[in-house]
Amino acid sequence: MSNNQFKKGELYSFITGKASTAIGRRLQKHFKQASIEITIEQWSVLYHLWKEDGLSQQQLCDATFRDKPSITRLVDNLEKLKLVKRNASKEDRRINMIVLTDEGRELEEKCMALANTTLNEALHGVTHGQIEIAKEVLQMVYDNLK
Amino acid sequence: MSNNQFKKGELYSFITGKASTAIGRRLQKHFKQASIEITIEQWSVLYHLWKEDGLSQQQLCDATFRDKPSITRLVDNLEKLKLVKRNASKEDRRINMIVLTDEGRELEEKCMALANTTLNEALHGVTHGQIEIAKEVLQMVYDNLK
DNA sequence: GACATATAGTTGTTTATGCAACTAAACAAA
DNA sequence: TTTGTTTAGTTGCATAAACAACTATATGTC
Repeated sequence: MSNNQFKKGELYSFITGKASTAIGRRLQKHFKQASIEITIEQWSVLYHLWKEDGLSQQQLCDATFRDKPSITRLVDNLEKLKLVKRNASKEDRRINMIVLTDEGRELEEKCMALANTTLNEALHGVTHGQIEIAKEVLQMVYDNLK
Repeated sequence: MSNNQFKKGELYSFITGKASTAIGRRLQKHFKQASIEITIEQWSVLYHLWKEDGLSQQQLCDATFRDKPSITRLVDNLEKLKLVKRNASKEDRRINMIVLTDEGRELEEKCMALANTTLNEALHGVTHGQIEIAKEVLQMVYDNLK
């Protein structure tokens, strides 16, 4: 029962996610133009800390769909950039609470504005209804595979 | 004029492409289960060679949305695996024609079947109409940013 | 309390990405 | 033919991903 509606080239771009790759690159470009020297991967971690500061590395794994070594190294690099700090938890000494520095907090406004700009560029000419359906489909895809 | 229809968390997953990440990981898993020892990135190059053998590295860059160094190294690794070969072009000595080996050609059927299986898993419960709109939106996003 | 197991995080290895700087061949203009 | 420019591909570097193997702490069970 292999009767999905994808022709060959479409199958390719759906699997490889060329649209989201393009969005990521555009966002990265905007960061660079604004002299914000972080990667989109680092942004994706900061994003969750801006929503809720003081997450553990494990919580960041779950939030960003990465494994533990990936988060270890992203946090390493964010620490080098002095944007976050590892605070050992007092209740459970296994846990590092990742907290934003002042410098990390200061990036939020600019970065989120650039993310919104990027999305508006990406969705130029796409109707509200189309966006709603696309979001729904991508969520279903994610749920089907998780 | 920042009035797109994305709430915070949705913005995140649209930009980071968690759906396509999940599809890629699932396909990789299927390859592994079938003892096909290639990465999805390598698959993405083979995919275009299966459609048309003997592409130049530059053509592979355009087809896979990668820069030249990325293709140089993917071809390096595919050559190590003996799935492709670099043939210097006789008309233009700058160009490497990348051609499939017998072994590389043999992978096509299995890999494409696994790609289709993966997509069917991903799209379980999604209607034809929804898929069409999602494809359209992703194509528009890509066109807007390229 | 002691032992097994689960959880949180780190380190090592291979593969891949993007950017900058580079070499070599082709082409175009004088 | 010489000089400058474009095109194709490679190399070096920093960042990141996935997997396996590891350490340290916490927890559950006898």
